[in-house]
Amino acid sequence: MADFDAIYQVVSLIPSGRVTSYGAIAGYLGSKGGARLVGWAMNASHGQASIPAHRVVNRNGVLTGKNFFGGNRMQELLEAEGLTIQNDQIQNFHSHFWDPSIELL
DNA sequence: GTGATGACTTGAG
DNA sequence: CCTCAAGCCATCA
Repeated sequence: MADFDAIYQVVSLIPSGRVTSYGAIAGYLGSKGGARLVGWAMNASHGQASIPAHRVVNRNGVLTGKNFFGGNRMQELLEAEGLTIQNDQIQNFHSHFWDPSIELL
């Protein structure tokens, strides 16, 4: 569970209007070779309001877990952050991408 | 302990 | 960017 805590920290450090990918977090932590674990952590943090899981998407910039958020909740949150979502996918995703291993340093 | 599942990633075509 | 296939790790049955 300690791994999940590290993921929670990184996700909670994501600035507003920014998004990151599971692989970026997994790569930053490096300890676990699986981006799936990040997704698992998100699933565990599902009830944590302090965890902006809506800012975490897959490498394609697609809101993979929007279904888990309960409808368009995730998209609405991201749009509220100033992002543009279309077809469950973040537009200009690369510009909004936030890499912990680079931005967090 | 084994097998199956999952909010994923990467490489090749 | 799309599709197919293989890999990785933790959790659950």
